[in-house]
Amino acid sequence: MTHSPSPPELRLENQICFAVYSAAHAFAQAYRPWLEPMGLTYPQYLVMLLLWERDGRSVNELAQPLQLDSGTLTPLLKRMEKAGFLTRSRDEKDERVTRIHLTDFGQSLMEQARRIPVAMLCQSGMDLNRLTELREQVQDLGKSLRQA
Amino acid sequence: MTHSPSPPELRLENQICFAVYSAAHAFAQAYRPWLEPMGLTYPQYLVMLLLWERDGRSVNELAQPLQLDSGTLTPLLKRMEKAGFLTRSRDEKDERVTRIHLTDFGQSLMEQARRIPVAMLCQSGMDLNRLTELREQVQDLGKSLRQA
DNA sequence: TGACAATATATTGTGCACAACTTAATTGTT
DNA sequence: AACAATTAAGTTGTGCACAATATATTGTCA
Repeated sequence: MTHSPSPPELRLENQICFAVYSAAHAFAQAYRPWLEPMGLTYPQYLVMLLLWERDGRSVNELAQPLQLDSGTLTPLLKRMEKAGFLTRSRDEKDERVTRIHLTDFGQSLMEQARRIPVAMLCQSGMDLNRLTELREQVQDLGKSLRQA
Repeated sequence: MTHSPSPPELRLENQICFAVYSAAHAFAQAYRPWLEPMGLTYPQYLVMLLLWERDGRSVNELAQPLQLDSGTLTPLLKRMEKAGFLTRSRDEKDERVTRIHLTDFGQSLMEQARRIPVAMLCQSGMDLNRLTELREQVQDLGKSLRQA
């Protein structure tokens, strides 16, 4: 007897999960040339985006929008502190929380980062409207998966 | 002087890269309840999909469709070998290549896996047509990013 | 007030992901 | 045949990602 051939719904190229997984890695690679000169990794860049928008967040106020836990963030933030992007200090009102503040250096990187979005838009090979629509659909998809 | 506020194109919620990154993690989490009973992680499941479709692949014939390198695959395949899903053996014609073959156990898991795609379709909250179209757009996006 | 639950972060251990490098086998050229 | 170039895997080191657990602070309520 021979093996049953794998059905189409089990083929790698038909998996939306893999398309998303693979695109996520492609993004991280595509960002690399812009982030490496700044000394940032891709997840660290995501943290910087949040801090540029609002500084002095707690670990939780980073964890929630990023959908990450302290097990991931704590060592990441320690590396970023060591690299001089930010400082970690105890909140005076509530000694449980750690507050994250950008250093002047970390703050100053925003100017360089401003050029990245346009560059990535070009590399995406899509126009802004299509990309925005795609983003919304992917956000919806993520939301559905998370709450199920 | 005060800090310049971060421009909209640098906000986390407007990044398509983050939407994709976040959805990828959400997928891995959503697959967990189905994969854990089989003893598979999500990346291991991707390898199984390829082997169910065609057994006896070389490491490279896994690496290419997955867009992974041997630095990732070799230890992953060793773990899968240890767990009894597959075997790793030298190709007799070309002693450089390692051939990966499913064990009977590994082959047999396909029956359980057959139920996964429908379950995930439900969790996605989208119909098949919309999901297929979305997959194609995400695949295109990944392709653009990789070649630029 | 004094136990106890809740909250916030940190720690530990495992498994990806990838750059950079190494090792070994094959191919191509002369 | 000799040997450089190529190819295929494997190794090493760093940085995520997350489950499970630990620690410490704050809130609650009997």
